[in-house]
Amino acid sequence: MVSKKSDETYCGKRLMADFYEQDVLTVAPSLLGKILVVKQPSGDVLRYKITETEAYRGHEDRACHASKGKTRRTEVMFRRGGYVYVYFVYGMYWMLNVVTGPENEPQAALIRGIEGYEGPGRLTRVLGIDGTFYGEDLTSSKRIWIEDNGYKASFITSPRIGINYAGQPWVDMPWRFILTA
DNA sequence: TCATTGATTTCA
DNA sequence: GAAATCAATGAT
Repeated sequence: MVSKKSDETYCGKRLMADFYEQDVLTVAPSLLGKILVVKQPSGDVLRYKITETEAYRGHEDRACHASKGKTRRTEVMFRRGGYVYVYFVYGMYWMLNVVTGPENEPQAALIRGIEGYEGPGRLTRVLGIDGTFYGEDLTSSKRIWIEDNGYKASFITSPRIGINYAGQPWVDMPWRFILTA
């Protein structure tokens, strides 16, 4: 056993590229129960269990920002899974997404809730996540990553929130995943 | 239910 | 340039 302790994580397994490169409809529900780890500028390390996610899937999904093509804002979604996609909405809130799937397959899982802080805008505020996290690599970043603690999650699904503009059939796709136990 | 808030996108 | 849009929250 290695007892060396540094700022690297050693308790729990950091999720690597092979996890994120799966389809978003596999990754999004799999993220439930995983531990989101964010290191603060102060040096504190915050750990929260992920409780709610949503899947945004590729150019066909009209609710996905990348469905209209690659722009500076959505560019990171076209990379391989494992990068962080952060964007700003309603003039106040940062949204935290995890890019999934292979390269040139724009997909992302929106982290909608963590234990104790339900709501995508609330969790980023608590964790101190802002635009500087755009493009961070979850497989190598020193300040944000996700760990697997072996927890087996059960969950329910429902339609996604706040995407009525996307129209059918996307409005009713049950691509929101909520941890139940 | 409505005010807040500003980057992105769309229309000229 | 200007106007409309928006994966939200919290106060009323």
